[in-house]
Amino acid sequence: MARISMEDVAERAGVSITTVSRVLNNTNHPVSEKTRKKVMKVIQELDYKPDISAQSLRQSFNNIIALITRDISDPYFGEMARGVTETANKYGILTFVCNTGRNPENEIQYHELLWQHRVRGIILGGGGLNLEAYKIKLQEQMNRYKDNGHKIVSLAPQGFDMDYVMIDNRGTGELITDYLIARGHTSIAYISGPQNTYTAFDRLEGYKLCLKKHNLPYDDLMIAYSDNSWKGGYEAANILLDRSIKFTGICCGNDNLAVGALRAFKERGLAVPEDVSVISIGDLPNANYTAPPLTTVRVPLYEMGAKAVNIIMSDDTQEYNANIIFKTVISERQSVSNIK
Amino acid sequence: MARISMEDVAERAGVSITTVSRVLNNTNHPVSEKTRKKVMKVIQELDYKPDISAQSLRQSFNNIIALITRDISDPYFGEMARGVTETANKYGILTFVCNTGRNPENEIQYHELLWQHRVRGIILGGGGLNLEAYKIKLQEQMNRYKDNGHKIVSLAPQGFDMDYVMIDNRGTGELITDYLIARGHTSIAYISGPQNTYTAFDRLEGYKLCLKKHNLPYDDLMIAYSDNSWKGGYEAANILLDRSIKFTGICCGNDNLAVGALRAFKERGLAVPEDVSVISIGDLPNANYTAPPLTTVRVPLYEMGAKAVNIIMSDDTQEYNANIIFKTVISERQSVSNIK
DNA sequence: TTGTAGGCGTTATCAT
DNA sequence: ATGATAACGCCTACAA
Repeated sequence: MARISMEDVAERAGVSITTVSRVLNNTNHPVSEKTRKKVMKVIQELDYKPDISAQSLRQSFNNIIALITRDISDPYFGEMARGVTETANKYGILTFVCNTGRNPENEIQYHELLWQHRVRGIILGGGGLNLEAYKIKLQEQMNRYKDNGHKIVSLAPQGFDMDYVMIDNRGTGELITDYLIARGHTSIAYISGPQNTYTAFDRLEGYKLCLKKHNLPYDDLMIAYSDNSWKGGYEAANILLDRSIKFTGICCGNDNLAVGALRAFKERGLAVPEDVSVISIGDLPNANYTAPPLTTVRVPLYEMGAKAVNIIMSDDTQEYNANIIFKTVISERQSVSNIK
Repeated sequence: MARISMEDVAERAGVSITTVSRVLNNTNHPVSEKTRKKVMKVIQELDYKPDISAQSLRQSFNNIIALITRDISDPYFGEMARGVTETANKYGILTFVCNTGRNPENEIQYHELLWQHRVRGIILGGGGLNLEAYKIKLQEQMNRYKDNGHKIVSLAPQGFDMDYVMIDNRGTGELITDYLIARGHTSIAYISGPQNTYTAFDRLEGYKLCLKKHNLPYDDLMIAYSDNSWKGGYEAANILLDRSIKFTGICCGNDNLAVGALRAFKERGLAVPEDVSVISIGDLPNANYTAPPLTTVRVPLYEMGAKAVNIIMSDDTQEYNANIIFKTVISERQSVSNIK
């Protein structure tokens, strides 16, 4: 059962390949109903499917999009990937998932490869890194894509101007801080992701802003930095607990950090939310299954991924150029208490 | 900055495109050191990269592999995807992640698309479904691929003969049951994934076998079925607790189910492991961050994914035909107690 | 050691 | 309404 081409179809239907192409692509060019039916029938019989390599060689774009993730085993990117791949599938297009393992060099390399593949569009899953050399190189790549009509959409701030579908990270940092303050907390610690990522930076900025707004003192000792992992959250929480500070509430830059912190608190004999309230950002599916269930901000990762695909597939330049911010809302569960 | 082709390179270097191709692909065909250097230099200057669509049209395979997952937001598939994509990247090839959302029709559709893309190999991430129509269709696709020299590797049992990299699911089901029995448990419940998936079926078989081996009675009421989600585990645990049965230990077909069960037990005021011991299969990264940390079997998903890619990329037919079983080992943590 | 030419499977332009 | 033909960019006999 070898591969069959248009030629096979044409031959069997007794028409030219041109005609086959025409019925297949539903072009304006007129084709008699009779031949159309005949060709369709043969296509069915032979189970013919056009070869995509040939198509994209001829046209100059592909029916492929790419999603760049930092760690696809992290449910954060997983949820995003689900939104992207499932939406792409609706358009009949396939998705390259490019996992960088948080290595900027890998990311640049991926862009070279994607360029070679002439992918139709690229979705940047992770937030930008504030490293000058990396940013310059990345921007170069972005421009090359754009100049050739490929579309790029980011799902997190990159530190330079481009099209995006995001949440308001700073605003969300404010939101969670405000939530604790509104419940009587005045000593609030913070576990942040890496400060060279814009996402983590912006969220922490929101926290700082919120304290200032409420005339609460800001203290560097109340902040611990880590990567975005469970382990990182666990370690950061321990660092905070080892410092000579007191806090009744803690904001975590994302759910993973909160999960790690939860374990640290438990080990130290601190009850959540009785002794310390925990709030974070993410609302990943398992936030419902921590002990206690986590109060956290829902980030519509699936919808963001889906939207990015829609933008890439849309011919509407206006929509493309629109920068989109998704609203965030707190999912109230049981990790925050009211103190009086 | 338009796309540049071999022709551009050839022209600028003052040679034919054949020569360019030869230096690029390092063929046996002799090329003088001088021209080689000259061509290389121009390639650098122009930053030329071969067009992959053209390459794969000419050759009859691609530098693309595909991974079929059921739910990419589930860390189980996430970890697998990480192994696959990162290993693929080492070979300089890209990975389509095809998420079926557990819909068999989607899976079949994906195979059509992958066929059109002439992907070099396909990795079946999820276990087979025991549905006759689906199995027949799938096998048809598999044969088409094979007949055309594409490679297919499965990471879970499919219910028919094919190349695979797996764990021994039945053996692992036995392993966890044995573990509880060895610690004095004689009333052991079981939460299983869907019975029409071979993976879940085999694991449960292992449990049954193990009971028989130890002359322990088997009781249908001790089994609850669900999907493989947190929610499913939560619900299944509640169902078991509502029945008129007693158990001191419970085996969960996978980590997600265990996480859900943990929450159900907590809500019902049952302490783990004091009142009920929990063991499962998976050892996903967050098994360390449940309360209490989960005793569970490590399934080397990353390594399995990596191995599958190596097999696909290998020219060694022998290795290809070898069916590979990875060993599983229990990660002992704190969710199982010894009862006397 | 280098180059010429044909073809991979499409689509699009131009005739008929 | 239909068809011949030239690309798209690359690889590879076959010639020179």
